[in-house]
Amino acid sequence: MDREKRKEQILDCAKKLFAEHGYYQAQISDIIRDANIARGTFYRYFTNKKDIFVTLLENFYERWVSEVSLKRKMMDLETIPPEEHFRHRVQQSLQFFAGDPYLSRIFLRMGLGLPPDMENTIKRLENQILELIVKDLNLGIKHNNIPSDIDVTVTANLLIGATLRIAYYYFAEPAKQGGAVKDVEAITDEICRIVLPGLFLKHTGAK
Amino acid sequence: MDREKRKEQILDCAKKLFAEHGYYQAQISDIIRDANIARGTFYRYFTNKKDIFVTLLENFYERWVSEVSLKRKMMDLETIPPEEHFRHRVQQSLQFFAGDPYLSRIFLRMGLGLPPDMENTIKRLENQILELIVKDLNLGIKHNNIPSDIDVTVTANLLIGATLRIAYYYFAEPAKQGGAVKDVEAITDEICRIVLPGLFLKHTGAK
Amino acid sequence: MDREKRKEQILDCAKKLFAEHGYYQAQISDIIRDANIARGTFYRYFTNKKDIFVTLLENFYERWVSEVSLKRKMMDLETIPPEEHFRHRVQQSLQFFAGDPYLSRIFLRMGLGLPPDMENTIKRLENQILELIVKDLNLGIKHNNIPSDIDVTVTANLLIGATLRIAYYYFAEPAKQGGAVKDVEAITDEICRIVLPGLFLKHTGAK
Amino acid sequence: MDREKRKEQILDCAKKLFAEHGYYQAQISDIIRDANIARGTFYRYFTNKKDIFVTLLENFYERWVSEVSLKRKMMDLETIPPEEHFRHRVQQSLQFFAGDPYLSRIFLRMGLGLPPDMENTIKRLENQILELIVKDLNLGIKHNNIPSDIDVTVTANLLIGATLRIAYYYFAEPAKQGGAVKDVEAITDEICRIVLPGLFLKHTGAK
DNA sequence: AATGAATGAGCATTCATTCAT
DNA sequence: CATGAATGAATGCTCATTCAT
Repeated sequence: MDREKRKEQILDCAKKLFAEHGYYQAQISDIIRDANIARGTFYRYFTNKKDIFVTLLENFYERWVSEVSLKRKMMDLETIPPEEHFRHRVQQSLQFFAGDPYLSRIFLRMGLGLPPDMENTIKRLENQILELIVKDLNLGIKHNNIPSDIDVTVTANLLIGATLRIAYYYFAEPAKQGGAVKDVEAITDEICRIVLPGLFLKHTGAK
Repeated sequence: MDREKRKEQILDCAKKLFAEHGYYQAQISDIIRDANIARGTFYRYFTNKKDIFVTLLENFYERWVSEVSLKRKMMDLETIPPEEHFRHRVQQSLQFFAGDPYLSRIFLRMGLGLPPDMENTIKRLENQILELIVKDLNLGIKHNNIPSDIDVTVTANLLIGATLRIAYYYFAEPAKQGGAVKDVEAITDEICRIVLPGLFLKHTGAK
Repeated sequence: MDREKRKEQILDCAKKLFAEHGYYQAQISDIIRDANIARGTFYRYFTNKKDIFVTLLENFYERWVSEVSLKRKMMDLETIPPEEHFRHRVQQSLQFFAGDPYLSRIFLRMGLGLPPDMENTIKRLENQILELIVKDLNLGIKHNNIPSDIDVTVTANLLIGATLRIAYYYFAEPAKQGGAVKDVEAITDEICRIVLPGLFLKHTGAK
Repeated sequence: MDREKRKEQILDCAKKLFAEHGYYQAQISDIIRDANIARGTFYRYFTNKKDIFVTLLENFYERWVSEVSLKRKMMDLETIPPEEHFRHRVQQSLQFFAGDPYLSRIFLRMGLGLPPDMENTIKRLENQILELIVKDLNLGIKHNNIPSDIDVTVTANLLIGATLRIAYYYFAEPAKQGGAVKDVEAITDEICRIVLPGLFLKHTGAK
């Protein structure tokens, strides 16, 4: 268990450094300095640089799956109004990114030219996010809440792009320009206000 | 003029490689191999690696200014309906990114940890895009087309995030998953369909 | 302590190479080959090429201060005849250069165009040597052993030039032309023979 | 003849640059920039970098032969008192170096590690100077003006070292510390004052 | 387990020289 | 003769990884 703790500590230092300097510019030397361990010790916990980066990404991925993806399934579409359902998801996503700004930064500003493993992990997460939203949209269509002739892929990308961008802008940038960090709640409201009218069909009183 | 041509050729090769492998992984050796020039020749045209990358970025920046930013000002808000105005801008932006997939890829997947000059160039372009949209939104509010209580910064980021993401997804990814490359026109319609209703006030018949 | 030993060994190899080929022509590749270490190992001990060269120079400088400059102060001008005093200094200087021919060679044939740090270290040593001699001459003048109307700067330069040249000729040149390496003692005698009569006032019997 | 002029001009620029930055740090690029000629033009006048440097050195060498070495032979040892003879030589040498500070600087601060040709040219000049002085000293001994038991090589090196050092100090250093540039005449007097008494035998009244 | 000295492939950059125009 | 674009061998330095202690 002590070993696990140490590993966590190294991961934390690495996360911070990767978030600040990116994969190539964050060096093993920096990590072991910040983690206060010897060079060789690092390699007792991670096989190589790629490994620690992928570990970080996988953690992020798993957390996303459990905190956003799985939770969403639990929500009962039957009882909750669809707009409220949508709202919850946006809020959950923003909350997730706000919860770990360093990892968000790493994920949201992933550069080109990373080793294939990493690219794959990222692609995997991105695709899963995309698919989840597409599934949601299709569900909305099936339930007659969303018009059946929208392009779900474009729409899903629109929603993802908007959400990630806002998450990056408000939670992952080091020096925030707009003064105080915005409230997740308030941002969620704003997003819904713009997107909901075009996305959901108006429910006429009598159903 | 011949010199200009050669420089262009080197830039083209570099662009492709940066788009594929990113800044750090695209090596001078690759560039000179692809451009079929000697090592020293490269340094006759660019002072260093950073220089060629920044040049690429600046080109992109200038083209954006002239092709999107400037053109937008010319549109007459008085005669064109505001929704149509918005539609044009989205279309222009998508068209711009579609026009140079390589550069778009470089720009849209810019990694962390780049030399400060580059970060600045990127930040500059991003901020200018943001400001332009904010200005547009404020104009819409002033003209009573957009509700005055929206958060313009959140909304602008939403629009940028959505547009860039879609541009990246459809035009800058090397292996397209969804089959044929989508039509700019069609995507524009889709975006407008989702966003317009929530963004613009309904004009009641009697004005 | 082992680390110190290794550093010393690298310095020794570098000294030899710098003495033979000068700063620019002695390459890191040569040093690591002669020192039988890997490229990276060199940079564990010295931050760069300049560093190892300056280290060599500083060593030389410090040794000169302790072996020649400080020792000289200890000599009692009251009890020792001034000519004898002068003789000691010449001998000490020659001994110093003879003691480390490689470093002497580096120091005595320092080329133009070296990085400023090095130039400064050299200038510092040269000036200190000059000042020490000027001080000595002034002391001789005060004690009425040296005529008060000599130009101390010209004289000091004359003595330095003569000494360094002879040191270089007899101790620092790789292929000795004149057969056997001369004895420090004998050379000292010769120098004194030429210079003393013109430098020191004749002490008439009754003082 | 125009060609000769152009060559001279290039040599002048190169001389200045070599004097300032040394052989390795003075680049062809600098020379052609200062000489205001094209890259290729340089190579029409000199086969390579070494060539122009050696040319400079050879010029210096030849000038020394004609201005110092040859002139000295013409002086009649029979009619001129030996001390006066010595004085002339010192003055001539100083004058020579004072006459071309740039070249003096190049010659007097020649670094280690130069291509063999150059080393040879330098050695040749140095040896010739040495030999000339040795010959002079031997002549003095033969004429009974100089004690026969001095070590001519040590003495010659002493004289050369002293003279070159003073020449460098007063004429070849860019920023002179001691205020105004000293007069050749005055320096000569000073040197003679120190060295003559020990070098020359006292001529007793009756010869 | 922990350490940190040693490693060496790899990279950006320089600069004297060539040669087609 | 003059030009200057092109060349590429050579060099200093970096940094992820290994391994003996």
